[in-house]
Amino acid sequence: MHSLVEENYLKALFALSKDKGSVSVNDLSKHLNIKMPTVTNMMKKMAFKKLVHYESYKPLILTKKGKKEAALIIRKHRLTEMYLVEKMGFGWEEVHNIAEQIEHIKSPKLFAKMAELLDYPKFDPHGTPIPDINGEMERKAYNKLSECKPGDMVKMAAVINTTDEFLKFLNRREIHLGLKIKIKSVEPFDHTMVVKYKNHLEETLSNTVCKRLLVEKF
Amino acid sequence: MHSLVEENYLKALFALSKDKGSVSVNDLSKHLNIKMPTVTNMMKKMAFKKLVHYESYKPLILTKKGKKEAALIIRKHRLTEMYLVEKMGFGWEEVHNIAEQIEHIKSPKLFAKMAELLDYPKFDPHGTPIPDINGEMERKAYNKLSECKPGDMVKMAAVINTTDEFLKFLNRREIHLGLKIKIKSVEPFDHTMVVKYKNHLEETLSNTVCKRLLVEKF
DNA sequence: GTATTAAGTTAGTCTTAACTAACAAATTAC
DNA sequence: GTAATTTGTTAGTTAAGACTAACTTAATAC
Repeated sequence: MHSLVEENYLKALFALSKDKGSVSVNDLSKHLNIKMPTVTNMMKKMAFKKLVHYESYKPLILTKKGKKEAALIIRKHRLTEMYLVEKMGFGWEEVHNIAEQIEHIKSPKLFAKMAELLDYPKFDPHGTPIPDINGEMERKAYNKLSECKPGDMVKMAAVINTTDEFLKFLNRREIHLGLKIKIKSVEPFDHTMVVKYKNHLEETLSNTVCKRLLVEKF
Repeated sequence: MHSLVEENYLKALFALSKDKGSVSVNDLSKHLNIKMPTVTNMMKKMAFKKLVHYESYKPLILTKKGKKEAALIIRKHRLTEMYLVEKMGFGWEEVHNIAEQIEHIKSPKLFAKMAELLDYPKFDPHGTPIPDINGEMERKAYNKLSECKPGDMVKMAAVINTTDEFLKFLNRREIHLGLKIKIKSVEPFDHTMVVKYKNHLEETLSNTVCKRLLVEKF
């Protein structure tokens, strides 16, 4: 099996390569807060283990094996978050750090049990898909709230680029998954949106915020 | 905070010093499967951190601080075991390895929540006491089954020196915590006991087994 | 009470995963 | 298209935590 450290590199590679498919040593270094030479060394080691394709001065690309292993760690992370929220009563914003640790636990049974108790969920409490036991994940076509038009009725489906700060912001405004939101108007100048939901009849959300909220139209 | 490795040394020291109050380098070395020179080195490091009293060629004794920190790790271990059994439906014999890993998770909140959901238990599923948040534990005066007399009615309260093998042995005979047992007779020669419980009307238990079963008389 | 054995220590090595300093390649700037 | 900047690599160091080999102290044997 892989060390906790390797698992973190895998996870970071997976997360960073979501868009471009590849990652630079520099990106990875910044994301993990680890200096570049260390990252280079680690990439060589992980290339030897066939987890990543590595060539000097070329972008880093996860191998199929690496991608699968990363997905399985992410599966453990998201199942844990889900379990903590649904079964233990934790708040949305408290679970990340705990899951960050529990994701490294070696016990297929533990995570199988969580999945079972949660009824084999396909999405975590942040609305992000949970990879299945084979590392495959379902992907629903979500829209960014920022791309919706006035008059649209949408349902909160996921949050991207989450930070503690951001989750607290959402909590303060009582914005949570599943929430139905109506778009009242969009300011053409800075794309600020005025929306309505529950007992918030006129809430203003900056474009920065709207770009981070994924919604389902209906 | 302490490293995972130090935590394991603390736990081992605590466990081994239960009877004598002190532990030899050799005992610790065997128990952890780590060679003696490594243990010596680690003891010096931990002495510097005021976790253990160390002097060359003298037995190892946990400091008050060391004892407390060990108890807190054991608290996390036992709460986890209890949680896995009671809330997730794991079997008695499956939980040790998982708890061995989860006990190192840094999240007071997680364990506080487990304790809350379990209604602040004082004993774990093996019947052993769970230290409280200050590292103190309740100790009930249990008797070894081997010390009971024919005619005694007892209730299974704890198991000591548990191993996988032993737990499986108990499972096979349907011996579990809370079980009421009546002692029918004791063989004076080798102290083998014949006992009765549930639908086992005449089960024979060796002295080796009886010495490992703690019971409450009633 | 010396000899033998067991337990403990010292010194030096290894691996993992981090670091800095210095250099090399690639990119961007103009 | 060369200079400056950014990115990446090489080489060498460090700390933690393991190891072996060799030596010393303590315990036990008779």
